Amino acid sequence: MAAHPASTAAEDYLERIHALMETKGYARVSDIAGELGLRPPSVSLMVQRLAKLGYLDYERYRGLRLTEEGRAVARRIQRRHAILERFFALIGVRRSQAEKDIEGIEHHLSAETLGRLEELVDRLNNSPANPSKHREPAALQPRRKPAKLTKT
Amino acid sequence: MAAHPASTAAEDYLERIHALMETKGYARVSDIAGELGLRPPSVSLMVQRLAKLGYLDYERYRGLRLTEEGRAVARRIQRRHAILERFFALIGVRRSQAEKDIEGIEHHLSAETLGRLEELVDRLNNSPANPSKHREPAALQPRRKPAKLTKT
DNA sequence: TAGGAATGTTTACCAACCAAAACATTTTTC
DNA sequence: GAAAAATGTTTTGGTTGGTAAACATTCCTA
Repeated sequence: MAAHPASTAAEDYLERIHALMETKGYARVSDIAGELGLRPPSVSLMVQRLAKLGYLDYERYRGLRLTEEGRAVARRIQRRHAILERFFALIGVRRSQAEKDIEGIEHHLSAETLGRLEELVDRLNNSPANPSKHREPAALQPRRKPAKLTKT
Repeated sequence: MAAHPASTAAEDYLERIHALMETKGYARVSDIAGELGLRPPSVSLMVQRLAKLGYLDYERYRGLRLTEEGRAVARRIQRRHAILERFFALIGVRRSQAEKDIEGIEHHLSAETLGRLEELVDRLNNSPANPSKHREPAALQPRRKPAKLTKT
């Protein structure tokens, strides 16, 4: 049970590291820095902190890898992110703006709220009450999997 | 368009100060500290920072008052907050939890997203988009008379 | 394989915010 | 109109998380 949610910054790192691992198979310090718009020294320090917290295995100069716990946390974060993406698409926020907003809020939403959001998305997607006066239908959005979001 | 606010912390201060002004007619350092769960020294420093930024008039030991710009920013913040409260209530998040979540996310939502949220709330509520404003009666006089700023 | 290029790390520092303790001022009370 | 109480401010210091510059290591290539 990953009791430690870590800071919002730490969550950003874990999220990106996990994404990099999935798409490229590895995550170098400079990759992470590039993704987050930060400088290598910042990443180096945070990586060491995350290692100390048990979220990843780290060897000086040699790279890093998420631990099982780190992966679990990252998956939870990405699930959250996916719910928010679906919600923002549903209500018609432009994708570029949605990304910015989501980045800001994703670390501050409780499980309860996320559950309600998910219900809402599902409900509105299954009802024709979706007004088509707005562009950006949800169908345009995901290059991601439509997300069934099974537990764990 | 005032060159947008300051930090998220600054927005919290402005929001509470404005609310105190409305309900009590004044906002002392200790009042603000109490509302925000902070200590007076923190408030004292931030108040000076906000004064320097032009959001309020401040006189050492004598009190503070929002400037027109400060009031404008605070109103925007509170309107945001109100939209979020209605939205969270609508989707069924318990009020206590909603407050916590809103506190976390309110500083990170764009005008676009807030507009969409407002539309959604109105649509699902099947009610017009104008909240009837009624002011709370100010009561609870302070044991200490609130200092007045020397003119403007 | 030597040495420069690329990458990673350490060091030293900065900025925002918060708080405890010490100090200052104002208000209240006797 | 003191003295005491309440309130406000400054000083000092901690935490987090960022950067530039200097340093270290690894990679790569001539």
